[in-house]
Amino acid sequence: MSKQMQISVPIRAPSWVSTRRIFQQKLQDLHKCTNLNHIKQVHAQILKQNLHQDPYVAPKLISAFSLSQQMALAIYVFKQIPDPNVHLYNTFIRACVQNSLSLLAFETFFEMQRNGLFADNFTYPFLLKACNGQSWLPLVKMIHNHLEKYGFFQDLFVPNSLIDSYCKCGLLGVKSAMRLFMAMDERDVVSWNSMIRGLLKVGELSEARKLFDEMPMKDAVSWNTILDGYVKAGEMNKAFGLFESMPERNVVSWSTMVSGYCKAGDMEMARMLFDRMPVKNLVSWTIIVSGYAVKGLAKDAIRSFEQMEEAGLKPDDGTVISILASCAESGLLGLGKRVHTSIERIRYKCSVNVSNALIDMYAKCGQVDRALSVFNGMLKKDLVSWNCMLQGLAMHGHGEKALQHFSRMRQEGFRPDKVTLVAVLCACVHAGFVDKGIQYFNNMERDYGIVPHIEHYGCMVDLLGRGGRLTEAFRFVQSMPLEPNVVIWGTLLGACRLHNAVGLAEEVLDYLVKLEPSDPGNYSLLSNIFASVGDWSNVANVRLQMKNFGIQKPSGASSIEVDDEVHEFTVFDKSHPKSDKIYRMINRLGLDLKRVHVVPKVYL
DNA sequence: AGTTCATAAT
Repeated sequence: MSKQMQISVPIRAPSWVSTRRIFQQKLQDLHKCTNLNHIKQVHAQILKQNLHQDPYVAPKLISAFSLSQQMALAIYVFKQIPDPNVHLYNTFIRACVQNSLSLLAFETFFEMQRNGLFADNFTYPFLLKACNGQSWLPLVKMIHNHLEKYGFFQDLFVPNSLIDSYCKCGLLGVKSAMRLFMAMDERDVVSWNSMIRGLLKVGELSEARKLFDEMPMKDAVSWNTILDGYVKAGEMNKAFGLFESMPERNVVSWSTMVSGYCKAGDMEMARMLFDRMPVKNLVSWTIIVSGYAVKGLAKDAIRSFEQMEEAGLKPDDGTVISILASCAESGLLGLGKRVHTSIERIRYKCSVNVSNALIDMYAKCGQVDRALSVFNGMLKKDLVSWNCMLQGLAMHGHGEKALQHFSRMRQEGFRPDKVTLVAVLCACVHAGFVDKGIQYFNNMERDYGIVPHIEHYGCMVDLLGRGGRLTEAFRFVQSMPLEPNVVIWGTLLGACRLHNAVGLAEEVLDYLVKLEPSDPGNYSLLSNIFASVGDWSNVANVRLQMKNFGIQKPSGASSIEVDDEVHEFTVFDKSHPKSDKIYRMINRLGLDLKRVHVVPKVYL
């Protein structure tokens, strides 16, 4: 540096102090801003001014990117900071949790510790949230230890959150929660409620009831929690008794009861309670619409949905997703479309989750093209979107297309999860790509780091079985590292029926009956196998065996939706007013099929 | 920079 140069530069505050003041206004509300373009603009200006490492600026940017679900950019901003302080770490951990990057949240936490920084009372609640839905019992325990060690236990909020997080980790977690709960010298109503909820989650209804009776102070949540316990256990009579004896009933109490009757299939009772509700909210309407939808009562479901809109309620994401899921379950395309148009009227574009629900609904209702058009119209897709679409293609036998979809998905940088691989294997099953499927299965751990789950083994049994490689399938089941379940044996039995493998079928049924002795479906399958090879004496034997066990076969029914009405029919059903015409049509179809040498099989 | 528990849910 020359002497002249030093002299010519006047002494003043570093340039960023003044430019920062200019940004102050812009940054004020940036962390609440959802307009991505605006954030990106500000980001560009900040980079230009070299302010991106400023301890005031960086957290605002990270929060803003996190809120508009741009974690890639948030990570980019965070990584450019050489020595983040605790505040910055907290901001970034919160961003990870908000975007369900739980693993990254913990990695960041450990990095923070390696850098010699201590987590504070802001960090731990975020970390607990990251554990939600992950069943990370050891990590919850670790957080528990830290909180105790550093004396963060003054506020009841801390142990209460711990109880809740513990209870989300299954039976062992609930036990830990109980130990903590017992050791607490002060408890508030939330502590009790959380503990009761936890016990109910692992099916300990009587334990929960004991605790409920012991409670010194019960609020509306306590009553509703235990009420839901009885409802979930299917004990509607006890639930109703409790409901009647409640000191006060709010929307949640009423909705819980309505949902219980819907699940029990008692739509009359559900509707009666629903009509008597003093206040109805979005959740209550969702429950009744879904209730009708799951039962296939398309007309009632659509009417209720319209009533909801007439009442001035606008369905939100939860409502829409829940109703669409019910449509997918029972194939109510009519209601699904109705909901779709309603969303398009209200919103300019759907959220990712809503679009995913739409894809799933269209695919499950057999409308792969519509599913594809929703999928292609999405600006931002997540793993669930790709998985739903993949499943839809696979389910309807578009094996080739599904595998193309799978490779496109990897090209766009998505990491396949276990659901993806089930769909891929399913695609191979339905397209008859036996060897390709075996290859995917054998390499899934190496290529994608996914250890095969029971579902993947099920796909393999289906793949080999349908492909006619029955002995191979049987040997595969016997050599599985996991205990074969009902689905596995059932799949194999189905394959036996497909290929009339009577001997193997009997062997498989032995295993199946051991696991599920009273399931009529198993016997029907075997009886059908005997029937298909003309072994009528054995058909009679199986029927007799069923009778001895007191098992009745429910007649399987098919259904078809015409003009928003679902028609259900069974074998030899003559109950329809136009039954004559229908059977004349069936006979004609049978003749047409014979002409092209297709012989339909008739099962009992 | 932020709080916990109850009804629908991809």
